[in-house]
Amino acid sequence: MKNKKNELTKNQKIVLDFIQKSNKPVKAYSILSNVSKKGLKAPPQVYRALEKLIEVGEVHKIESLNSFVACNSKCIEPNGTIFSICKSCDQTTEVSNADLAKFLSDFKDMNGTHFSGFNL
Amino acid sequence: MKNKKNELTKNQKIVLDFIQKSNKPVKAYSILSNVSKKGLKAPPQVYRALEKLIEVGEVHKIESLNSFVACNSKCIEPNGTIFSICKSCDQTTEVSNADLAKFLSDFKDMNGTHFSGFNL
DNA sequence: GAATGTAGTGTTATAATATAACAAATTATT
DNA sequence: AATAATTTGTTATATTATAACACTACATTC
Repeated sequence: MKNKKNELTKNQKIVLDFIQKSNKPVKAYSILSNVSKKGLKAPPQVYRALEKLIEVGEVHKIESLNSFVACNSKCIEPNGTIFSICKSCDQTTEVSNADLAKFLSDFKDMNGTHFSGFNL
Repeated sequence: MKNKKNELTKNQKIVLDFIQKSNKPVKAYSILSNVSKKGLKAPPQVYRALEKLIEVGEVHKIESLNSFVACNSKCIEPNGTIFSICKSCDQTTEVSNADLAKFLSDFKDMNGTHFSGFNL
């Protein structure tokens, strides 16, 4: 059966808690070494938690940094989120913006075809 | 001294040629195995060529796929390029668009700060 | 409350992606 | 030719991510 309460599990809470406290994108193996004292000792435990946290929208993966950051916009505009990433320190700012969502959903490619199902 | 003719080197040409013929994003180790008959036998040779090709704008890295694709827009709008990526087959469409460039350069974050120096 | 099913967890091993470090060869400049 | 700089070749290793399987905990059904 499904998790009736729709709650995060123990490992998911541990990983999310660490990411949220970090206030910037963190790498999977950095998460691992920082939560090892809480019992997560191998990569799959971290990656499984991350997969779920991304799925439920609590975490974003910053692909260009191979890093993970807590969602701070509640993904109010789930198709209108971009990240501004400092080239020196990798600090990021999440920008969730209705204008961007509208721009992208209105966007057509050279053939006049609308995009759909953005993963931003 | 700098390369007077501003030409690509042998390895860079080999790698670019393969990427262009592929017509879709290709992974570094796939490039490696496909150009090994031309003499490139180790990852650094491919990654060095890729680094240069990206620098001169001939190739883009698709971070979410860990893959590389030839630029097909001549980067006429270097700050207004996005990729539409098929979730089934990973075929991509490069979209270089002045409207997008303008939208992004006009974009302000929650503090009213303009972005700058996009890496898209 | 024992049997069954499922989600979650733990663990080992390994796959896939990328770079450091250094040596040798090539090419350009003096 | 001697020098300097770039490019290439090579080995080893670092970093990021997943496969596979065993075990645990807990809920549901009988």
